[in-house]
Amino acid sequence: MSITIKKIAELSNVSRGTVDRVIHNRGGVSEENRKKIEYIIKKYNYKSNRHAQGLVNSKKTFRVGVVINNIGNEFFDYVLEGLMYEANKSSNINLIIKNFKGYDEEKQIEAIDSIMKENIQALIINPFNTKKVIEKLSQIKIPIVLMNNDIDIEKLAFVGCDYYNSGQLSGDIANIALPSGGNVAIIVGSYKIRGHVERIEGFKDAFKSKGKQVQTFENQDDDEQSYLLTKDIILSNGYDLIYYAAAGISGGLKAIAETGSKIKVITVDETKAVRKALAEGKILATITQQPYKQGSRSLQIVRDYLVYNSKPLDVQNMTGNRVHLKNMKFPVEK
Amino acid sequence: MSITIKKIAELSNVSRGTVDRVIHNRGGVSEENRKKIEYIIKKYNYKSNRHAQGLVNSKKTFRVGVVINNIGNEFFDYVLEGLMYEANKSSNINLIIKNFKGYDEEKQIEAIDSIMKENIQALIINPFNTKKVIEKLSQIKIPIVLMNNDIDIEKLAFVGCDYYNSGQLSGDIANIALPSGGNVAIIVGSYKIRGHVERIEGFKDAFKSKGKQVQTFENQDDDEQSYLLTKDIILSNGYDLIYYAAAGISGGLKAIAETGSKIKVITVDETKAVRKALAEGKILATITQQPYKQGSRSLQIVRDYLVYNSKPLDVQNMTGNRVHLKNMKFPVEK
DNA sequence: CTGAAAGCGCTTACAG
DNA sequence: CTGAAAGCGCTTACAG
Repeated sequence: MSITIKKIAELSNVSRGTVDRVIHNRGGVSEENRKKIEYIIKKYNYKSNRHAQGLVNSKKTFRVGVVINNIGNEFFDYVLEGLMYEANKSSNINLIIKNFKGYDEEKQIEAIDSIMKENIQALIINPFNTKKVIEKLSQIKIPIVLMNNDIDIEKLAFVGCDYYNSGQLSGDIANIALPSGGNVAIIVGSYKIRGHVERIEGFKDAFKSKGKQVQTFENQDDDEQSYLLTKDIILSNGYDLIYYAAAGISGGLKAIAETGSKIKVITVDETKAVRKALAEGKILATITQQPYKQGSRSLQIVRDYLVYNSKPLDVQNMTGNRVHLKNMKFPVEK
Repeated sequence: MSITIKKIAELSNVSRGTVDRVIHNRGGVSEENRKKIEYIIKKYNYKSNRHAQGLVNSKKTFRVGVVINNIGNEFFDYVLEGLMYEANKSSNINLIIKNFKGYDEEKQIEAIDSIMKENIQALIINPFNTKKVIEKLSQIKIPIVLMNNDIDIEKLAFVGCDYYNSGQLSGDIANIALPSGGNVAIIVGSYKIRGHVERIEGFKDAFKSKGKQVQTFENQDDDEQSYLLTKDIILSNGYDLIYYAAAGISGGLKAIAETGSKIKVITVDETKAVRKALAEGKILATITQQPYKQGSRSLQIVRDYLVYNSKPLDVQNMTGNRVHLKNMKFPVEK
C-alpha cells in the first residue's frame, strides 16, 4: 500500500490541492513548498491510486484520433478491430477515425490535417516513413502512438513486431522443410521498406542453404506483378521454396495453382486467402505478428496515459511473432 | 456510461444501502423492494463501476491459497512465477502457497487440508484427477480455480491448454519434416493421463504417415525409462521421428546424444534442456502452452471475483498453443 | 427490514 | 500562491 496524497499533504503541512498541483506540474506553487513536497513524494515512493484516478475521470470524455489505411487492406482491418474492441471497454473514450486506401503520402497528410481539427487528445497512426509525414507529425503537441511501422519522431510509444525475427522464423521452417538445403526465392514489396529488408536478412541468417542459392525479388506489393514473378520462378524450375515476406501473396498463390506446382511456400500474416491456402496444405506455415493486439495495445497505452497519467515502461512495445500452421486454432489474441 | 446505484435507489425509492443488499444478495430486504430493485437493475442494465469497487476494496486484504507441485518441476515453476507476478500488482492480495514435489495424491490432499486452515478466500490448484482429490475439493465452499489440469468439480474457472490441438500442431510440423510420410514414435507418460492421450490423438489426426507406422510408448514421466526407451527406438532403426508428448524429455535427449542419432525430434513445453536442444538444432520444434500465463490468468480470475465481484465469461479459459522454433524470441507472455 | 453518514484516494472548481 | 469543500460510485458500520 503506497502513501496517499492526503498523507503527503499532512507531512508537508500543505493542502491536498497543493500536492496535486506539484504531482501534475500544474504550476502556481511556491519553490519552497514544491521542494518539500517533491522530497516527500520521492522519500515515500508515492504511486497514484489507479482506481481513484479512474473514478474521478469516469465523468470526463477523451477523444482519441486514429489515422489508418485499412481500406482494402485486411491486415489493417484486424488492427483496427483490436483498437475498437479495446476502446469499447471504456465508455468515456471516443474514437475519431480517418481511414483511407493505399500508401499515398498525400492522403495520409490530409488525414492528419483533418483529424487534428477534431479536438483530439491523442493520436494513433500507422505512419508512412516519408519526410513530409515525419515533418507533419513532429509539429504535433499531443501524444502519438505509432502502430506497425516505426519512424524517427518523438512518440509516446511504438507498437509493432520484430521483422528480423519474423524472417528468422521463416528460415527455421525452411530448415525443417529442406533439411538438405535448397534454392529459395524471397519476394518482398520493395527493398526501400525497412521491414521487408529486415525479413530478408532474418531469413538468410537462419536458413542453411548448404551451398544453394537464395534469391530476392520485388513485387511492389502488387498481386499482378507477384503473379507474373511467381510464374517465372516456377517455370525456371530452379527453386525449392518461395518465401513471400510481404503483400502480393494471393497473386502468387494463383500462379502456383495454375501451374500445378508443388513448390513449398512460407508466407507472412494471415489474410483469408492465406488461411485458406494453409488449411488446404498449400502453405507450410505463415509467420504472423498479432495484428489485433497491435491495435488493442496501442489503445491501452493511450488510455493509460490519458486516464491514469502513466506512460508505458518502454517506448518500444513489441508484439510477438507467431508460427501459424495448418491446425492452428483461433481466435486471435486481443 | 451505465446507471449508478444512487440512481437505482432514487428510481426505486429506497436507500443506496438497500440497493447494495440486493445486488450482493446480502438478504434482509423485503420481497417487494427486492423485486422493484431487481426490475430496475435489469431494465437499465446496471454494471458496477470497477474503479469504485476497487477503491472501496483497496483497504481490505484478500488471502488466496495456491496448491502446486512445482518443486523439481520447471514447468510449474513458470506457472507459479506468472501467478506471483500478477499477485504483486495488487498490494492487497496475499498469496498463501503450499507446494510439494511429485504426483502423490496424499501429498496433495495434505496440502489442501493444511491450506484450508489458513483462512483463505479462494483456492488456485493444479489438481490431480483422482477420486480422493475430487471428493476433497467438492467439499470446499470458497471459489476454486483449476490450473493446467481440468477435473470434474464445480469451479470458478479452468485455465489450461487444448491438448488435442497441441498434438495436431506437432503433426503439422511432422508433415513439414517428413513430406513423404514416415515411422513415428510417440512417447507419453501414461495412457491414464487425459492430456497425454489427447496429444496422441491430435498428432495422429494431423500427421500423414502415408502408409507407415505411428507407435506409442509410455515412460511414466521418468527420465531413466525415457532414456532406455529412446535407446531401443533408435537401435531398432525403424523410426524417422520421435514426438515426446510429456515429461522425460531430457532422458530421451541424452540417449539420442549418446547414440549420435540424427533422428528428428518434436517436444512439448520449454524447459531449459529443451531450449538448449532447440538452439543446438537437436529439436525441430516444441509446442508450448503459455505456462506463465496459466498462472497470471488464474490470479486475474480470482482477483476479478474477490475485488470486482465478477466472474469470467467462460469457465473454460484456454491458453494458446505456441510453436517455438530455434530462433523464437523471448520473453514469454505474462 | 431500512436509511443516513462516513470513507476509499483522487480531482475540480471556487474563494481568498 | 493556497486551502476547504464537494464529488466520482461504491461499501461499511451503525442506529433505529
